[in-house]
Amino acid sequence: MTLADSGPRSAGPARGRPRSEAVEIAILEGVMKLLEDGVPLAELSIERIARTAGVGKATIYRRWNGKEELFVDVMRAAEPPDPELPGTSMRDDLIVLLEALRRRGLKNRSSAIMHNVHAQMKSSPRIWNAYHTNVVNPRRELGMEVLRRGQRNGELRADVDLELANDMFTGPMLLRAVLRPDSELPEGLAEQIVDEVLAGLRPVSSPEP
Amino acid sequence: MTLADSGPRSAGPARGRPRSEAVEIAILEGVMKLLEDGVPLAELSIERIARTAGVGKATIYRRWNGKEELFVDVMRAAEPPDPELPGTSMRDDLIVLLEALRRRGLKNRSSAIMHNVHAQMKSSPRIWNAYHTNVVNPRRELGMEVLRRGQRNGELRADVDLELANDMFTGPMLLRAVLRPDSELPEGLAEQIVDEVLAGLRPVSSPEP
Amino acid sequence: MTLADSGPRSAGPARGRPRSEAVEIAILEGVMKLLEDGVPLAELSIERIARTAGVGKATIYRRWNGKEELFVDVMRAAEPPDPELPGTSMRDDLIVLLEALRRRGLKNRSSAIMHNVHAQMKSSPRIWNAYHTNVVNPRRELGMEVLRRGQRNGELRADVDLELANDMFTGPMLLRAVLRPDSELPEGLAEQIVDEVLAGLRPVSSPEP
Amino acid sequence: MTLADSGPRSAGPARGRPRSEAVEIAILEGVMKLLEDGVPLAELSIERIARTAGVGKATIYRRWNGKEELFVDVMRAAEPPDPELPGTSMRDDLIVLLEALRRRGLKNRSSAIMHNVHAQMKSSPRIWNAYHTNVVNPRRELGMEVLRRGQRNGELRADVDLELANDMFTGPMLLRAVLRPDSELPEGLAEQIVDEVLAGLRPVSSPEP
DNA sequence: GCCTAACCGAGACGGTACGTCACGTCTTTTA
DNA sequence: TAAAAGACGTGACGTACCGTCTCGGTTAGGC
Repeated sequence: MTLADSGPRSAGPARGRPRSEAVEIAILEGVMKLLEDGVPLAELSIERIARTAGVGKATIYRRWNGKEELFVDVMRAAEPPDPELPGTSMRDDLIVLLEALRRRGLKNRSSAIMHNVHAQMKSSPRIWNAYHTNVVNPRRELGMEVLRRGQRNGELRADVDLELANDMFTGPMLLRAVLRPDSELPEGLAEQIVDEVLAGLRPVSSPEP
Repeated sequence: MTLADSGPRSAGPARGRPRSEAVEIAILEGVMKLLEDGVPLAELSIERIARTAGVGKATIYRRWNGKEELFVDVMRAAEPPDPELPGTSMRDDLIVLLEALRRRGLKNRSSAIMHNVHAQMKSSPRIWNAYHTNVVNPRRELGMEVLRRGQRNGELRADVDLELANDMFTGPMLLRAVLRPDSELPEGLAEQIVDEVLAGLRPVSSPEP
Repeated sequence: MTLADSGPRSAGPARGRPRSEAVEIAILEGVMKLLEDGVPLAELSIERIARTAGVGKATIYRRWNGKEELFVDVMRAAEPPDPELPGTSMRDDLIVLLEALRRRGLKNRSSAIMHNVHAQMKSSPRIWNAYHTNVVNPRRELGMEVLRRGQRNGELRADVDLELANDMFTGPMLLRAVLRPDSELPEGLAEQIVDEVLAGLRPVSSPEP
Repeated sequence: MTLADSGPRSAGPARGRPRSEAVEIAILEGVMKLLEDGVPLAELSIERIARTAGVGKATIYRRWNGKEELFVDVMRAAEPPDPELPGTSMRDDLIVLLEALRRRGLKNRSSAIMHNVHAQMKSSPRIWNAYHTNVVNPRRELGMEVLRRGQRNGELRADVDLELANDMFTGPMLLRAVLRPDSELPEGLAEQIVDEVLAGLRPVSSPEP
């Protein structure tokens, strides 16, 4: 399921030549390839994308309304799958989530894309919203669920603001990954953050049963 | 002290007509005005900036090598002055710092600029660096100094990683201000974050005398 | 048949949207209009031509490589049709040809263009050549043919250098038309020149056998 | 005596630092050098001329009102001296004059300049006039004088229009020199033209008493 | 031996035009 | 009807000159 769609697709049993799905993939893959090849985002024109994918410009505009909309789908395609949660404890789950975040911040496919496409999308509030609805929030909900479970289990104080707590875990990691991309992001960082933050959020006594 | 340069200024006692400082101000003010007027960043062409400031394009290029370099100086000019620290305690200082951060996230002059110019600058690593060196890091050092003082005073555990601690305070606030600009950012947020985070970083016993 | 080209037109059966012929005409007419309106040639920028013709700059550059190339086609379009030769005698034909030349020198559409565009084109040897190949030489060949016929008929001495003879007829007229445009160019000038020059070129006695 | 002059030189006995004559020469020589070096006329900007001559732009504008005015003086400076007339007969004098014209058409200093600067000047009627008044007409008067003398001596029919006769001699030569610069311009051309034209202009019988 | 006005070089200034590139739309042919 | 190709009007890019305007620094008289 993509954002892709601007078509006539009014009703009825689909008249005329159907849209080639292969073309869709060629376009998304083309963008990825360019980004991986180190092409600066500023040089990623629709014209160049079309050339790379061997596709007419109109074919792109038939599917997306502009660069930003296209990028939302690129981001989603580049998004790594949700990490498998062990479920042994809230702490373990949080570490796995933050570890996934840390790995995204390293110099890899997602990172190359994220560090800039992400930025680009902010220019349009409409797109920024679509990106959040389709990519950011689902991922965020995962963390919220973990925290809710932890609160029910007594691993978290009952009076903790879960939204804030979530930001306290992810904030420091994102700060390094996004704003200071050249920073180290060492292997133990996820565990370190979880423990440091958890220290203040645990119930005053008898944390684990 | 600006980034503005690019000049031939090889050496000697300044030959030729000196650059007008008034022009410099007119350009920076022009960009601010456009941003405040709600002009989308994508429509902020050099050509339009020049028109607004009543200035030739070459006059802009004489000072900055491109839009991004110009934006670094715009950001610096828009940056609010460093907040006055009360110095009564680390907690009070941190609250003041975070409160300043919160206020920047609201819909104001700085914010309108920050939310987008900031994004734009990421497209060039060179510029991103200049921005950090000139704007981000000095501000960040302020927080680090507060934490160092707190650690010496015993308000912070001796074994705390100060860099990480700093991220734990600012990360959650920035996460809301930058990535979720439509979020609430309520008045007590700074205090709430400082207390929540501090809870885990304070020495085990007898924090305050 | 125009110079207009520069296109990609590598081979095959014409792919993509074909170039609009109407646009081509609009551009050439636009230049003419501006020149007739008395716009100094120095102010005939491509930008202004495009504005006048209601056309994008790129559309002009797609067809011509620059102002000079465009002007070659303007000159050809402004060129009056070859005059009808009576064929009754070499003298009569020459008078008609020179009369056509004289009329071009007067303040009319062709003239306004010629007096300056002509000059402009000299700046590029490449263009100057194209102009000669496409405009000047065909017209010149007409005169040469008349002289050749006259020589065969005995209206011209057999030992006359025809190239030189041609220059002897057209030279004086052009000298006035091009180099002294404010000169009179009176009505009988063509006949006067032909007779004066012919006086020295006719066979000594018994013109026709 | 130059055109050079736009100065304040309002009245009085010349106050302030007088204009350096060396600078004037440096500028004219600079233009010549550039033209001889094959710099296309279109690339002869005031800026470049100033750079070449090691002179400020204002120093040029203080003397001439623009490129065209400057070029009038360049043309005059490049003009070869009037040829020495033998005075033995009108025919001999004419041959010397036309021979001078022919030599100017060859690839030499004057020619390189003439072929283009000449063209450039046509764009401004004001300059074209100055050029004619200062350069062309004096030279032309020389020929007229020769013809007048010839007519008095009986070497020319009494009813010949001298203006037209002059054009009949110079027209063919200029046509080749200016409009067909790549043409041969062989050594005997001057004599050939004079004799061919003179054939029709001589008195019917008994040319010399 | 100053004073002062005009010169000089350099180069900034507000403009205009250059020739290129990308935008998003349109018009072709071919499938 | 989709698709590739590419022309179209629009407008920004960064550069080069235009002719004017400061700058600091000469360079001559006239006092």
